[in-house]
Amino acid sequence: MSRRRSTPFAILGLLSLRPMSGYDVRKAAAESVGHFWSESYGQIYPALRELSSTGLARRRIERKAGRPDRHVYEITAKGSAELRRWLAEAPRPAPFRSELLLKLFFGDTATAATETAWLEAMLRDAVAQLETFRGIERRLRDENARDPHLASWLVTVRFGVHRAEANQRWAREAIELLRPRRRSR
Amino acid sequence: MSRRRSTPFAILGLLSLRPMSGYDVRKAAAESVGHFWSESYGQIYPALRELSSTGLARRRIERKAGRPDRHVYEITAKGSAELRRWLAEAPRPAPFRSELLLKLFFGDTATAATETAWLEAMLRDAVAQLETFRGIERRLRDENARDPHLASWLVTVRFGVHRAEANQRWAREAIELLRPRRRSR
DNA sequence: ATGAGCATGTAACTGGTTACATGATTTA
DNA sequence: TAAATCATGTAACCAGTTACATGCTCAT
Repeated sequence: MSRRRSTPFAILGLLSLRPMSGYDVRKAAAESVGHFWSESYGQIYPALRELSSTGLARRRIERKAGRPDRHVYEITAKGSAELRRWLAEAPRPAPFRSELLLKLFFGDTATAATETAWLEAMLRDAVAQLETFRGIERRLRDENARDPHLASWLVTVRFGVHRAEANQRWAREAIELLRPRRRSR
Repeated sequence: MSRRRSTPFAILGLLSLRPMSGYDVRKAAAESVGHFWSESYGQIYPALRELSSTGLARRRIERKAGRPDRHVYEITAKGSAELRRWLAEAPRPAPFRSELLLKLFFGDTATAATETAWLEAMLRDAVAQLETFRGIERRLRDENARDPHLASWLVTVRFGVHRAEANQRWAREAIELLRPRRRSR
């Protein structure tokens, strides 16, 4: 069986939280889970069809006058079972590829100024992100204090926190390393 | 002009260090740069052709009796200019997608044991990586003390160090968070 | 009036990996 | 003698994004 494609399962996971339309999935994949996962419509709609044609989800159509129908998908018992099976499989490691590092690697004193500007932007970004994640963490601890999902959710936010901190430290250090130093004549 | 595809430039960057064959590129992209960039043969060979057909690199064939020809590519002046131009363009941000986080997010107390095993593996991994990066850093500082590329190279290794440290901290914390705690009855 | 949000979906493209074909030489 | 390394390359596949088509409603 060993599936490779994770998209349908990612969506199934979202459906396990609550029934959703393709549009909702898109939003969820751009907000909560969006910090470490994303899906585009080109993936979502075909995947939802697939899910319902294999019986892992069922579709219900909500009609409201004067606006487009909502195709709401709900996870089935079979779907939950498949999701659990998938969750138990070891995750494939995320291939890491950074154009920024690549460019820094090939850079030299001539390009240092431009690079420093990128790093400064990145630093600002990391600072903002850190704040966001800390905010999410606080809300989670307050509002979901006794939710059985709390630990799982905290784990993922904490990842964001550590990553943002690391990026911040690194950016500062990198800016320092690239600072032009007068050379001994 | 604004190119999107970075592969040919990544290769051009490698050629700027020294002339290489496709085979060499593969190795470089699995060693030094391999920590933040990778290329497969299916990308490399066509890209090298493209590079030489557009005059950014030139090919020379090395023959040695009893073994396959080496097609060695060397960057041209035009190639260096193009590379510099590309290096000055802002890098596209790397989309981040983690199946691990996704699975952790959808997990619960029932899956915590399996997840902890993954996190422990990850922790071991991060520890090993940290050692590797620190090793590279040391060698770099020793052997390339006065190389004009030193700063650029250090910057990228330091990224690895900070990332590995963050992963380590996070993994420990996550294991702790997932530890089953007896609930008040 | 303009644009954002709601809501469906698809076709074309892109960037990439995997698996294969081929075959000699060196090392364990 | 088996396996790794050297060395070229391609065809098939895969996962994913982008851009488009369509059209109503609500807030500014």
